Amino acid sequence: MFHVIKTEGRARRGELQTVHGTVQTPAFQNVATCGAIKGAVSAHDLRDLHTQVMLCNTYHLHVRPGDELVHDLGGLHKFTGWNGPILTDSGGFQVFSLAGLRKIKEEGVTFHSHVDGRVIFMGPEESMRIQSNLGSTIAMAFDECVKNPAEYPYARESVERTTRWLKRCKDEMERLRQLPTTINPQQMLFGINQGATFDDLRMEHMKEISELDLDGYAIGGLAVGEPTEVMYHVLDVTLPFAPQDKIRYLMGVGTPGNILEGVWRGIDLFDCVMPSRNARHGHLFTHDGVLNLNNAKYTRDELPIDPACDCPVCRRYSRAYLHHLFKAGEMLAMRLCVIHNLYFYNTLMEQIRSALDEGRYEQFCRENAERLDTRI
RNA sequence: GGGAGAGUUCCCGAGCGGCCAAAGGGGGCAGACUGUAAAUCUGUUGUCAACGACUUCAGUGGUUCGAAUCCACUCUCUCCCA
Repeated sequence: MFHVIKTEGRARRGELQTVHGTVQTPAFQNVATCGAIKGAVSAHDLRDLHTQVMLCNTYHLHVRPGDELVHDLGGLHKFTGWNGPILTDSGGFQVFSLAGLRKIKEEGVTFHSHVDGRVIFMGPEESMRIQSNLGSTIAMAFDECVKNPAEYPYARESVERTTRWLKRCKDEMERLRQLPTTINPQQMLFGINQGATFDDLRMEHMKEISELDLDGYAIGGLAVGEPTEVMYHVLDVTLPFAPQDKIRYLMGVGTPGNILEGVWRGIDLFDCVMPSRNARHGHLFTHDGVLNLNNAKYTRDELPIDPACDCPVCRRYSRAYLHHLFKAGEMLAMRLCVIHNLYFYNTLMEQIRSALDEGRYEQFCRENAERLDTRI
């Protein structure tokens, strides 16, 4: 299902074959938590934005409209109109981000819905059943994402629980794939490495889950407040213990610079809300760095967002116009900026793949990693 | 012509003797955002040689230790009756 085409140092150029199409890696998934990219960008828009994978969230879709409804309507692909690969996140991150509204036990987690406050229980089996109902291409294991810096004893306890949960996820997924009513009998399952910023926990955990022969391996619990150098260090110590022949996914990351550095350390897959969320707030990514279109200095700027970009927005609209749309509160401002940022991320991945294909990734990374994250 | 009411910092709008450079909105300026409780959140918004000083609450003059707040007159606006 996954194979590495070429390597440069630890960086990998690869391909992931799925029932919904082949993903060229390194790849960036576009986040559509509730089944839609926030900012009024539709599934058919994504085809023009070089999107490869859409990411949706188990917890959010379970709360609304309900995974059984989605199942009855034919699954997430039919429901959203996106027929490419879809990865569903397990809801594990919500255990972390909805802290205060939750209670964690061995069986699973009790949440309060952020929508209507009702009590929701989710454990490994529930998460797998929901993701099976959604019929995504790739399901993520139900994990516990621990906040940094965590107390060591708690981090260890949490990692051990995450491993036990992973085994339960695997068993349940195997059972669900056999059911006659299942939408995607070839649904893949990725495990998630945890361990906060403790080298020994990270390494031990990765070794342990590597033996489970999963379809892919994710690194979770990073970019949650720790310094960037710490995140890179965790990748450096953890990835050597991940299977070489399986795809590796760095969850929730990140800035363009983070992605370049992640690829350099051996990551194949990313996702992040940053391009879409920041776009809605007027922050745009360009080949020269990051700019804030709300700034007064763009009032009369006739250049496109990024003169080096050929996205549908940069081909047609000026910074001055988009600045005006933001000031006027027009929703078109968000839509156009989300389109640009996603296109920027997706085509950045294409540039990364080309650099790997041509054996010049190290240079590409060195020239761009810092500059792309700099404010202009 | 007679009667009633109102004029506050960029705008709207609180304040009605000291804790007022003046609540709260809006607007402006800037910042944050990393498996999305996020079209959100935060800071700032009279001037200056700036832990202090100075000029502001229509204008002028007064009362008071002290006035955006009280009094007198002037100007402007709104409403009602002729």
